[in-house]
Amino acid sequence: MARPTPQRRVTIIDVARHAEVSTTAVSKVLRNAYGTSPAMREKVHRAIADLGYRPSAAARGLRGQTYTLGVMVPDIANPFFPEILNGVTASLGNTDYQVLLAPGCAGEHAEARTIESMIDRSMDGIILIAPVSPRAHLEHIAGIIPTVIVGRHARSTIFDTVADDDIAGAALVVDHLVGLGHRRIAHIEHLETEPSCIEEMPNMIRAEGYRLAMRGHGLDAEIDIASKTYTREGGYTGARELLNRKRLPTAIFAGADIAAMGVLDAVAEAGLSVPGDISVAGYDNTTFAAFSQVSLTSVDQAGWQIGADAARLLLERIADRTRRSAQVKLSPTLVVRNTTAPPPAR
Amino acid sequence: MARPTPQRRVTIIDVARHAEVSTTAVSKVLRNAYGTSPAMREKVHRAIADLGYRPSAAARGLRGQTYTLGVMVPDIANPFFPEILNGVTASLGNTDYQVLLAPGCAGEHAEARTIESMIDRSMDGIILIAPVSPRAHLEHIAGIIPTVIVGRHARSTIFDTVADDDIAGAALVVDHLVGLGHRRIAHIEHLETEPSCIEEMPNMIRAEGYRLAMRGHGLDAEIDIASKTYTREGGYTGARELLNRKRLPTAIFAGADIAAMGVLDAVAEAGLSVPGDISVAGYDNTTFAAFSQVSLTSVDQAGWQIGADAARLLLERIADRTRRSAQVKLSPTLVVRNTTAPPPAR
DNA sequence: ACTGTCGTGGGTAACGTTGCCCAAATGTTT
DNA sequence: AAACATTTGGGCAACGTTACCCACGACAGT
Repeated sequence: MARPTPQRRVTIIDVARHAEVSTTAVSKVLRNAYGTSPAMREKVHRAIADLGYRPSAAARGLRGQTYTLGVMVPDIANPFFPEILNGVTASLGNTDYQVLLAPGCAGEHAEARTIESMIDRSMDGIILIAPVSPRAHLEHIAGIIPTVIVGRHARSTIFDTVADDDIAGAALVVDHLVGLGHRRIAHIEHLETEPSCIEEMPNMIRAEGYRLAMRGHGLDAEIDIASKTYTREGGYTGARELLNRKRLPTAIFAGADIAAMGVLDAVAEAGLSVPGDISVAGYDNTTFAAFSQVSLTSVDQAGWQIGADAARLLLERIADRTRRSAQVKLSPTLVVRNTTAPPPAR
Repeated sequence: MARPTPQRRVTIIDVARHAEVSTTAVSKVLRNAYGTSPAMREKVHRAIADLGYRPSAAARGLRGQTYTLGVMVPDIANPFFPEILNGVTASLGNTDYQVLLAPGCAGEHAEARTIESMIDRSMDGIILIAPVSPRAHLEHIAGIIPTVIVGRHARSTIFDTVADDDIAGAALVVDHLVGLGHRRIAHIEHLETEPSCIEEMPNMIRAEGYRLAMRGHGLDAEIDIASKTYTREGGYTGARELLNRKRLPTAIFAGADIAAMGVLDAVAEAGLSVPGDISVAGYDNTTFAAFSQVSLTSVDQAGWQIGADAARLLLERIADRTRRSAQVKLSPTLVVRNTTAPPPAR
């Protein structure tokens, strides 16, 4: 019977006693701090191994670092985010940092709560993926804790950003469809409710990129946008709306794969074939898109690279909180699959 | 220019001074501890609001609780886990607990590291989803920190478990297919490499359930299993293997939706139609399965309920670490869609 | 009046670690 | 040989919170 043993944790003091050095010495070795001889490091490391010592993050947090990085994801169900996360962990490699994910941030209020809780937990830095808080609030947070913002097209002196060039991404899709002969190309956007940061959000930029690209091809008159959300439901209702137009679009460009899935549902329900009657394109190149049953043409955002860059910038900022801020902008690529083809001959 | 303000954090001492009470009193109010009058609670709450005070989890962790729960997910890319997580957060409702996810646990070694890091961070309790560590190790961990294990069919005196009845789930699929007239029903399993916990892992139990159900229908001779992994790749290679048999199966039951997707890829590549030539069923009823392009027959595990139960049990165990352990077993249901149909007439 | 109980509030010593400073030993320059 | 710089190690006081214990007054039952 496993009786609840008292199980006192091994502390830095135990290690110091066992290695016959001071606790300060052990602490220095742990942090690779200045002032340790190879001989001492060796002794301390042996003692740590002997006793199976592990530092308490709580105690560390009270004085120094916790070696914990937080990543806020807006929606874990979106298959795009795991890729970013893989990039983050890869970039951290064999540093001492541990990544923790904070989930469930629907809306500005929940987001603020989540961020606060990460600060309360003395995290060394945070990566915020597509936050919806106003810019001023983000700057306030970045003043408290090293912060990297992913996805927002913002520029700040105190936080770094990593984002994809959504204007270029939208243009890739439009160019591809126009190249196939399409003219009536509709778009489904995610309508952001918070007005304070509209022009910074990637979804709004994608819609703007769509408009610009359409105009670039002299197709101003064909611009047609359904304002919904980046969800399956949003794609579904958006597509139904577009399919009720007097003149049907020959192609629908959804701002996210997850919405494109809803579009495909609605198109199938309307008895139309893809890509015979109508072409569909998505954005994010999630694992969905690659399945042979779906085979969705989509824009690849290099999520892995985004995550890797974000983590790198965060580590740099933790090391030097006064360094100049950086803005990384990545170029998307188009992955053409089987949901796009020339429009039906009239 | 946002100059880096010193920004000293508001502490419990500031609150005590502002409310003209002792720090002990504030602490008691914060924890809803015994020995506080309504009048004092009122004063303290006002002071907290005035100053915008937030307790430091690090300092708390040194003495008491951190109000942080950890959830270890084996694979964030698997769309089944977000559902569990939603159940967890729902069950936590408006308690003070915050959930943090620890990602990236490929293999026993990485899993052990992840769990250790959660212990180091003084979390109040952890939920481990489908861990691969040996039973003895899990018991050791549960002796250190309140633990709920999800998915393992294990029984312990010190940790609680929540699992689906995978025997019944597999039987649902086999019964359904047999009812349609199938006899040659093949299965794709996830072969666990760690031998120490084989009979506890859900994947192995699903395979066993498949065998039992087949025997129950007198189809011992038709049992055919491809040992791969629960990944798209595993489903793909497994299906190719099964499609090379002298006598083709008329149905393939994959132990997970993600593997079933690979099966569909392989079947399409072989020029066979679903469900005309061959039926396919999955497990988990992920969002994949529901898409109209896929429309996969699958077993629903009630992920939300699993998460909700796990969180409830964890809170109970945190409140009373000596209470008797509980084992929750949930019943799966079958969701029939368009990938299963009667076998082709001979 | 004397004891015991209850409700209310506070004082104090941890918890485990690191930042800051200082001391001794050793090396290097004048 | 003296003065100075560098390396190596340690002492000590925080950091912000809670667990434990004690004090005080009010009130009830002998």
